[in-house]
Amino acid sequence: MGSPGCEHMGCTAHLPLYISHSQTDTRMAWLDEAEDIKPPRSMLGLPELSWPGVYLPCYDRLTIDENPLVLRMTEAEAPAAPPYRTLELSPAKISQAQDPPSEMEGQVEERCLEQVQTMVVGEVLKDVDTACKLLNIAPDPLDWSSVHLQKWLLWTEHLYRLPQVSTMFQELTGRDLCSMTEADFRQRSSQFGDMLYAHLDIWRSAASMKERCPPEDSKSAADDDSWSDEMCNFPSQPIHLWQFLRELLLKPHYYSRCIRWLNQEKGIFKIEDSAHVARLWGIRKNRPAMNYDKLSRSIRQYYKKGIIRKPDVSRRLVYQFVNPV
DNA sequence: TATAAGGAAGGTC
DNA sequence: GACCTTCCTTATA
Repeated sequence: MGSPGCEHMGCTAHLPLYISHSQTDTRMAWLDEAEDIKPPRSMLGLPELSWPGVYLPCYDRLTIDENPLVLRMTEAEAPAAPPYRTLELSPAKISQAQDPPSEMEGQVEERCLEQVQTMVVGEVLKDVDTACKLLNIAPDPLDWSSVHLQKWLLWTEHLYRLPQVSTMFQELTGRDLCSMTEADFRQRSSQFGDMLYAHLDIWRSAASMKERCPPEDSKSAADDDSWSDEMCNFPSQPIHLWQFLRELLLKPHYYSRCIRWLNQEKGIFKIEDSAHVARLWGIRKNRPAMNYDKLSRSIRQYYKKGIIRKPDVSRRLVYQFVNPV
């Protein structure tokens, strides 16, 4: 996984980037050089905060030095009309912005681009999978009940540190939401409507891609740990708190601001934002009154069971999995 | 004041 | 019965 430390290493300004499929004209993902992938908050009139957005771990591995293509993608166009800049993932379009490459260079670029596209799509699908597991909801928004939709909205609020937006979409099902236009979203939330619309669009695209992909592909794209596999087979099974915590830990680009590994080999982790983690757990379990006091009590129940313990050197908010993976 | 530890009772599956 | 959730008291940093 990528290092969230980049944001502390003086990475300079970066251009958020959407990737869209020419076939569907659907915004697929945000690429963001320095930290996580995020829509341009400044364009939404927001202060610059950490914004997890859609995490594309592949991007961490694609440094500009190693991948001139990525450099060209990030610099391809000046930001277009707000709120989002979109970019067709079409080799032809990329080429237009450059000096005409040789035929060989063009083929190499095309292959690189296909690889990037495959990785991006795979990572988006994985992240949607993870969120589905954490929330216990279906991947396709069309299948969401109003309860599912509220969970998704609450989760999105906390993930992106938005003010309350879920109240503006009460009594709606996923199908209702999908039938709404971007203007409808903006009408309900002038500040965050388009951001939510784009986020929902990603989920819908992921769902339609899942339908098209054979199961083998989906399987290969899934996390390779046993619990994830188990949850894919039995998505409606109740989740245990330790599983939930581990899943958060395995997605550092989304959740490292609230929980992170101190020593993954030893299974030692630290809860950085106790209230946030408790809130996420509360959303997952439909327990609005969940707080860290209660969550920590549940963690302490694991002491006797030998699942979690305090590390040898006890520190506040630091715990250790007895059997790290 | 926040966190840690653990007892006790109750709810849900 | 397992697995929390809720409430509580006491201790500690």
